[in-house]
Amino acid sequence: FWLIKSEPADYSIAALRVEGRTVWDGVRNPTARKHLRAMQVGDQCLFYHSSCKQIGVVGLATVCRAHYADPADQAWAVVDVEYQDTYRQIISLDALKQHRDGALAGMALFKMSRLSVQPVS
DNA sequence: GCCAACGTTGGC
DNA sequence: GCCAACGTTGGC
Repeated sequence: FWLIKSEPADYSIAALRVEGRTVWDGVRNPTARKHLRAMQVGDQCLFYHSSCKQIGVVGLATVCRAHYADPADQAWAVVDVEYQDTYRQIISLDALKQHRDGALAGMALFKMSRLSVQPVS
């Protein structure tokens, strides 16, 4: 599993639902790029809304095309993701934090909060 | 190679 | 709007 972040004002799970699939572009962080390059077709991605009123995991997407060079800048990578599901209730950051010292100890979201593409075990 | 300055992310 | 975290830049 992976966790991919987006500001819903920029691109939301609702937008992905309408589009069906999209190019996950604009990632400009070397660590995030490393994760994009490790993604395999079929991998599941928790879709996370950041910088908004309801922060948290709002749904699920899957990788439908493995990484390739970002057409806008060859130095960076993109993948294509496909809409899977919108959760009836979001898994809020607050709820996730309740397991910070338990089941979710070591989750990248807590250690590297700014990382926009991260692995989830 | 170090580190100060600065920019961005993202929660609050 | 503030600020902590952290990545990048550039002088030395």
